[in-house]
Amino acid sequence: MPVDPPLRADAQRNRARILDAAEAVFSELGAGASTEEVARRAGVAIGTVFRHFPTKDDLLAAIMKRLLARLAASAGRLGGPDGLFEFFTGMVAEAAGIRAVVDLLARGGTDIRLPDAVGPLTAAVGELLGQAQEAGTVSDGVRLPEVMALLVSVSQGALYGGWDAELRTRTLAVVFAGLKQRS
Amino acid sequence: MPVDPPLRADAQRNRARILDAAEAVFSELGAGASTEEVARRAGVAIGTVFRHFPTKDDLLAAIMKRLLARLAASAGRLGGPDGLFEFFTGMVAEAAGIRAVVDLLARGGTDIRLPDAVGPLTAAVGELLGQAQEAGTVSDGVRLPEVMALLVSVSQGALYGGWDAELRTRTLAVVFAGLKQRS
DNA sequence: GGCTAAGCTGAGTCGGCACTCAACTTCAAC
DNA sequence: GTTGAAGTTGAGTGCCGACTCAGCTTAGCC
Repeated sequence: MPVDPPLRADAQRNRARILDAAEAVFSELGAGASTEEVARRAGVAIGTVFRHFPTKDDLLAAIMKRLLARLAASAGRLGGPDGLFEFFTGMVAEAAGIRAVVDLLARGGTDIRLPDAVGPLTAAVGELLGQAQEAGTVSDGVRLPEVMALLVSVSQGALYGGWDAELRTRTLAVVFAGLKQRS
Repeated sequence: MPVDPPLRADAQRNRARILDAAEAVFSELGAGASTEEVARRAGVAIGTVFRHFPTKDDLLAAIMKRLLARLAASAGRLGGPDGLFEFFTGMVAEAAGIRAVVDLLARGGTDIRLPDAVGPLTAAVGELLGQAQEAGTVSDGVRLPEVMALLVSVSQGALYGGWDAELRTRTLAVVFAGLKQRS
């Protein structure tokens, strides 16, 4: 298969700027933010954005991939009996800062091929789950799908519900108790 | 304060049709569906929709109120030690059928004054929570806000995540265990 | 330095949607 | 039945956002 030629230096620079701007814009304003706004924030013309990412979905898919990879990496850095709880807490607390991820993870978004991008995150969380179960802090009856489901649901709830710190703590306390005790 | 005069018979009929159509359309397509589509489904001209509901948000607010009242009523019909769990399970299972509610409950939506409309639902769930705690099926440490938060989050997760019956069951098992055992 | 393909620009096109309004229709009070 | 106010109609308006493209600029190879 043909490999596309390397980008010119200026094009590489612009591509990076666009991705950074898109991440900021979509995280703040959600996936509904306009491409125009991304271009403005990146300091390029709108045509340039579309040269690098032919459709808005392509752009969303690209930043999702980056964001998910980053989340997976931070999950990978944790471990031990409470690693899963720590990751869970962190993701929920920062839900607002990663609005785009939560947004798109939740709804099939704008029809992005997520599975591949989500894979690493799922794998990292699976690792944390395994460790927690080995340590006995999470019941053996719990499996990965429901952990991911809860992770996404609660993050999304926190984001859109604008939960304060106390509500986050209390809600997570219920979820964590459930993970420990599930019959 | 002035009371608006009673509607003419045909206007009443149209108003009801519009509400029914809006409920169907927004439940199927989400809050993003067009007013045009609502008018088509109701069998009236678009101008008629806007005569009854000056803005799209007014229309959304109206059906939200109906839907929430209906949910509150169904919660009111339940009771006993497992009433809360039953209501929870039912709402999550039907999340897809009430897409509009979940949609708008979650995000402040299109800026609708929800508090008033949500009140009755919260009260009904509070009643179920009280009964469950009296019966000992839910820990006394649990309070209403986190129950509502979980209810909304998990419903939304199920809706957008397209959870199958098994995932719903497994996820709810974790939540219910948490409600029982919360330290 | 000269050249050219790669890349950039931004005004413009297109489609979709919330909302308007002048002309027309219908209910209901008498 | 007549009448007028209430209600309906649907083509039209305005706005916004995704996407295009002809003309211009520039990186980078000789």
